[in-house]
Amino acid sequence: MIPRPGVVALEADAEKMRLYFHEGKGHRCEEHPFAPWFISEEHFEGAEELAGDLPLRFRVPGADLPKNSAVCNIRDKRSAAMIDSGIRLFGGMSFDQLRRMQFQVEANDGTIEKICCSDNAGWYCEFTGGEAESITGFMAAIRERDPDVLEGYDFFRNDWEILKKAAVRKKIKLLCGRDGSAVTSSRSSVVIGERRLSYTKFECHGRHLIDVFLMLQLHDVARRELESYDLEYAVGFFELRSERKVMQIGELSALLTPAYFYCTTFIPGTFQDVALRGNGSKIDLLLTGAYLERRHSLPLPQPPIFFPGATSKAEKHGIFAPVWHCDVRSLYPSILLADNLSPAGDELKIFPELLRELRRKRLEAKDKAKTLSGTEKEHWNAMQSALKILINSFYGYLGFAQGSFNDFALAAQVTAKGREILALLTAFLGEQGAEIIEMDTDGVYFTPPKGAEPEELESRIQKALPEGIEIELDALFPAMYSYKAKNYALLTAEGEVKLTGAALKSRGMERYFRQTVKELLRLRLTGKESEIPQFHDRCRDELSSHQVPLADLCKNETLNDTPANYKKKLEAGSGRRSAVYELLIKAELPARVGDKVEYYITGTKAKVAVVDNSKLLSENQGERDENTALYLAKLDELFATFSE
DNA sequence: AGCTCTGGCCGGAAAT
DNA sequence: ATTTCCGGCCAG
Repeated sequence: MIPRPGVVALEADAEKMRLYFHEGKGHRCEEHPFAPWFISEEHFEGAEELAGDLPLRFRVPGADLPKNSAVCNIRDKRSAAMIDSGIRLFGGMSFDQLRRMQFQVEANDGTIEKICCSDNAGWYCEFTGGEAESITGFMAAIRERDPDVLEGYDFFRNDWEILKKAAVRKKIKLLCGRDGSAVTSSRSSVVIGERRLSYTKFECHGRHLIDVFLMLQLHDVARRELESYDLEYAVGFFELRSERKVMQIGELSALLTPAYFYCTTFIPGTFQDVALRGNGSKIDLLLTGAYLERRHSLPLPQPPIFFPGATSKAEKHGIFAPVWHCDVRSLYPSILLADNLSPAGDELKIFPELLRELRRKRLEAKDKAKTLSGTEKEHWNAMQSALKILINSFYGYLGFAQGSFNDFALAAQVTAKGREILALLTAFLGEQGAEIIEMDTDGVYFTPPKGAEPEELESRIQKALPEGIEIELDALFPAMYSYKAKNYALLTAEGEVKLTGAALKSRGMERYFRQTVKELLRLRLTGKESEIPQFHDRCRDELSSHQVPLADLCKNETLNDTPANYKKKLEAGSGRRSAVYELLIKAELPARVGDKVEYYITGTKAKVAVVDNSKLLSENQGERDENTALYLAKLDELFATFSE
């Protein structure tokens, strides 16, 4: 194993691998021998037999994958070369040492008018003067500035496509690679929460292409706080300071990509891959990489079997005060580590070893973040948050259909143990005289026993739980409203109302009703219930007199499909009619997966079929044709639901 | 080509 | 008119 710090890119082909390092303002390239391989279940000419008796036990030299034979998930030559050499990217580097260049193509009817570029050294440039001139200027800038990373906003679906077409038209090649090669493209897809987005993946030799638009959506899967994925909206949301769009892209990227940068330092994959691949497949890379480094055979993924998950339940409904919250610190990883559990195929027991190592790394990073300041603090914070996500995905990996080491029985064992621990926790609290209100997976909200002290109660709960399971009585709230499982509102000590759950704060919900629910619950949580009727009347007036902005009455939906595909599904008899798609088709508006669509309901009767009585907000010309009867009925229903 | 998991609530279309 | 089913969104 050769530890090589400072490798900013690695490329591999059928004969060799190339390592790229910074040197002065440019780079230095090293060539090393490399022979590609694949891991197969079947013996092929020249295959090496790996240790152990697991099914994938032949390491076959060659670059061409065989058909009709099970092979290991690692198929990328760069990953293979990293596993062979032990090299990982960005070793010993911090994020700000990365050379990042942003660009944006401005086009009119597909014709390039301008290409704007900037980089993280503060450089800015515009290329104009016709398509060919713009592109050649842009390519020259890439050669001169020699970035490791090219960043853009939705550039896989827009800028790169425009560049590609223009390059064909002008008969020039997009020579952006560090070896002077042209960019390549292929169909790919990325999973963003419950959506799968197909896109054309562009690749550039020796550089990493990062689409900040995708980074933003990935970020929001966990946070769920953005109302739009427009750059303009993101700039406001994150309070970015740059004026120019390209610089905003760079600023946003600096917020969203450091976690992936640090992951790349220990995962055998490129920055571009690490940024877009899911956590399950990243863990798979780590595990299979560790096995192949040791020249050990690999198991095959087992077909999925359903397994039960966590307990979640609202025991009580209504207003409670005060309310405390207690939870188990990283429940699933703790269960895995407490009993040193490993999946069935893991002969070398790498799974628990890796999990323990990543946890150790994370605690170290957290400590460093605490003692340091400025960019160093940010660096270690990004590191620890990247590790947290990965650590939490170990359990999910066990149930991952494509995971080489998946083990559904073990996944079931982990969740069963989790349910047991939560039951112990709630039973103990009950015995102490606490009233359990709401519980979910690893935590519980309860009204404290009479005269209880948080710290003292915390240590007593801790003693009632098994070894290796740490609890935290981490929050005290003046009041709580429990609606249903996974749906509640909390009043914080600072007087803020925090909503949790789709029923209370779904982004699909009309903004006006979201605000109304929050205000209504604020009144209830602060003991101002007598003001509710007044508030209700005021809302009715606002709706009746059309004072509510139309945008606030719109439903918001994110497209998980294209209108064309929706149509196809309907014609094929699968799928059902849906207002958003019908509206888009009727309006002949181009729409892509991930687009957010706003529409409101028209008509005059409170009971109408939405699919035939709605209108896109974008089609509204200022007229007020919303279905006031329906919105009033919705309002009354909302007050009825949340007032008792 | 690539995809972590299950549990839960809601609204609206389709089925009854 | 009522029930069932599904897609969308969210919790952890």
